[in-house]
Parts: sequence; structure tokens; C-alpha cells
Amino acid sequence: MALKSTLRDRRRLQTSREIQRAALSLALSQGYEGLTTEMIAAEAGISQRTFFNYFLNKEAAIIGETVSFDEETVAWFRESSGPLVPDLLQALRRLLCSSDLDRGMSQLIDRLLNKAPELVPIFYGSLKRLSDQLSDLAVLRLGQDARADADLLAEAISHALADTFRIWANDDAMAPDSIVDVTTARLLVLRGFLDQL
Amino acid sequence: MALKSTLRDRRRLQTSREIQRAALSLALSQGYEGLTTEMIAAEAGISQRTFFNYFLNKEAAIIGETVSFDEETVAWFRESSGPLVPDLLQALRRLLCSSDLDRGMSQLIDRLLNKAPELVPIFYGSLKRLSDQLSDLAVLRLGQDARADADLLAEAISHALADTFRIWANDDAMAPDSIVDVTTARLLVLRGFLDQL
DNA sequence: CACAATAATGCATTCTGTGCAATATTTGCT
DNA sequence: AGCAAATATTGCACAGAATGCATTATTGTG
Repeated sequence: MALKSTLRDRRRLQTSREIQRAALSLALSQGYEGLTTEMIAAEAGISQRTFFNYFLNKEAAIIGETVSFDEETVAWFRESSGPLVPDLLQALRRLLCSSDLDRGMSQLIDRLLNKAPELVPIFYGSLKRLSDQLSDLAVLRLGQDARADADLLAEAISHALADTFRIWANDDAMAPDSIVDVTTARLLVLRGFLDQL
Repeated sequence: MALKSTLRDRRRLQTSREIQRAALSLALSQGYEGLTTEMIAAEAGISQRTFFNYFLNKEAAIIGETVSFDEETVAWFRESSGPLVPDLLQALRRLLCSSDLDRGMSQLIDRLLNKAPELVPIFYGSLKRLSDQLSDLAVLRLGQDARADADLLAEAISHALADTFRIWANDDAMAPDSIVDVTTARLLVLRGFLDQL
């Protein structure tokens, strides 16, 4: 029964994206304040009840589906003998490569965050999930004892990445491939600060 | 009219703490799932309506009041000519000194976060507010152009601090004064990772 | 085509959160 | 103390969020 009906899955993903698109465009045009789940459902052409079948809550619809590392990447990372941090960045490269990035959607999100700053914490909550995955990867190589250190590193990397994402969303000339490069540059800036200690 | 009725203010702070205590203890004993604002209000001896006069929402009651840098510290920081990062840590030292830390409450929070991990994002949202304040401080010295860099640095520092807080909450032998010292040590660990780049 | 699995929907219900008006309490002042 | 203004608490009504459950529609399979 595993890996069957991909047609259904594609429809599901499509509907999910349509709901997110509806939520973002309504939030941008009418304001997030006063945006109701009924409005989103109507705009997406579904019932309110179906909206809640796709997303746990209104905020999740704004954020959209979450990405995660595939098994091959995890396996590769575990076996690799290179230095930890570059390997984590390489894993991110693979992740961004597999998940097809939608610059238009990212732009909408960025504009919404500027217009409705109260949503920023929601996105940081979502970013935390990526950070947790990075931390899990790091722990594969450092051992559970280093969980706190892994968390700290993963937070820094994921925030640098989020930073870079905003840059990428607003720069049509920037290639997706260079995202992790810019993220690395951001991390070097951070290291520069920490050299003051 | 400024700086008047401190009696009223103290009562207000006391009620606020009592509500948070009620929320935390109920969440720990009965579980956060199924905890209603009416239950919290009843436990705290106030009406549900009054609960919402103190906190914008249920989650805010769990987190409690937010701290912020006082004007003297901001002024000191702006004028100081020392290196940026140590000065930021010094500002944190002053902040922790002025806000009287309640280890018992911190312990309750830490236990609740272990029991109900779905609340972790809430706390990261709250941590973000501290991070924003740190970033504002840094921008005073770096200029608005360096906002992105300041954000990155502030995130790293605030996460290292949050880390340290959990350690402090569970170690009765650890003095509040040493919190920032341990935070600095955490930041050095992070720098060690970044040296791999 | 028929049947099983899955998805969409309507409906009732509980809880969150807000606005507003009424009531109670506190504070400053004489 | 006693009065008036400011502030806090409360009850009530209401709109929206989110869930459970039963029903209906759609879709994939043999």
C-alpha cells in the first residue's frame, strides 16, 4: 500500500498550495486582521471544514507545508567524514534542491511579514522545525551528549538561512543555488562578531 | 502623572504573577491539553474577563510578563566605547540584575516545556522579543544598515542565554550572576563550530 | 460496473477573544 | 474622613477558531 496513488497526493498538494495562495493574497489585500478561515475557504473554493482537514489552524495555512530532509541525505550525512558544519550546509543544499522553491510565494510571504509583523513569531516557530532537523543531523555525528551544542549551532544556521531566503525572494537575479553560499557568508559575519570574545 | 501609584502597579504585577502561577500549575497537573481560560481564572480567583485584561491570550499567561532594558542601560550602552559583543553581554547582566529572577517559576516553565513540547514555539516567540531588543541595542552602535547583521548576532546571543536559563533553573547551586558567564561560554562553543568554515 | 478507500461537507458544540456597559475599588485632594 | 475622578473588575453578548461525528461525494482497483 506504500507509494501508491500519487495522483491523489498531487491533487492534495495542489489544493494545499491553493489554500495557502488564497490565505496569503487575502491577507495582503484585506489585511491579516479580520481575515477569517471562511474567507480563505471561499477564496480557495472549498468548505471551511475542508480547510481544517488540510491545516491544523489558520496560521499553518499562511506558512504552508513543511520541508524535511530525505532519507538519502540523512544517510549521506551520517556516513560522511568531512567537517560537521560544511556537511550540514551541504545537506541544506540538497534540501533546497529537492524542494522546488517558489520565489513568487516567498515574495508574498516576505511582503506579508513586513505588513503584519505580528506574524513573524509564527514563522520563527516554523523555522524552529527546520532547526530541529538540523540539530538531529548534527547529533548523529556528535552524539546525544552534545544536543545543547547542536541546538545552538542549528539555530544559528537556520537563522542565517532565513535571512538569505528573504534576500533571495526579493532578488530575481539571484540563483537558488547560491542561497547556501550567501548563508555561509552570513555565518562568517556572525563568527566575526564572536571573535570579540 | 508619571511614576505615580506604585501600589496599584504592585498589585497588578502580583495578580499577573498569580495568574501565571495558576496557569503553570494547572498545565503541569492536568495537562495543557484541555486547560481552559476559565479554569485558570477560577484558580487565580478572578473572572475570565479579567484574565483577558491581563493577558492577550492563554499562551501569554504561560510565558508571563516580558522584561525590557531600562533607559539607563540603553544610555550606558549607547555611550560605551568598548567592543560591541561584550557590551551587549554587560547589558544583559544589568537586565538580569534588575528583573528579580524567580528560579521556582523558571523550573515550572522548564518542566512544562518538557511535558508539553508543543509550547516550545510559544517560548521562542517570546525569546524573539528579547532578541529584538538586543538587536535594537546593537543597531545603536552599528547603524541601521547593519540591521541584518545585528539580528543574526542577537539571535545567537539570545538562544545561548535561553540555553543557560534552563541550566540555571535546574541547578540550585548556580548563582544568577554567573548566568551571563555561562552564556559567554556557550557562544564560544558556537564560535568553535563556525571556525570550521 | 461495482466496491472499497479516501476526501469533502454540514452540523452541533466547545473554547478563545473582544466590545461594551455596569459596577466596584482605589487614589488624590480638601 | 469624605468626595470626585481615575482605574479595575465583572457580566453579557457575540464572532470566530477548531473539533467530533455522521453523511455524502469522488476516486482508484479489480
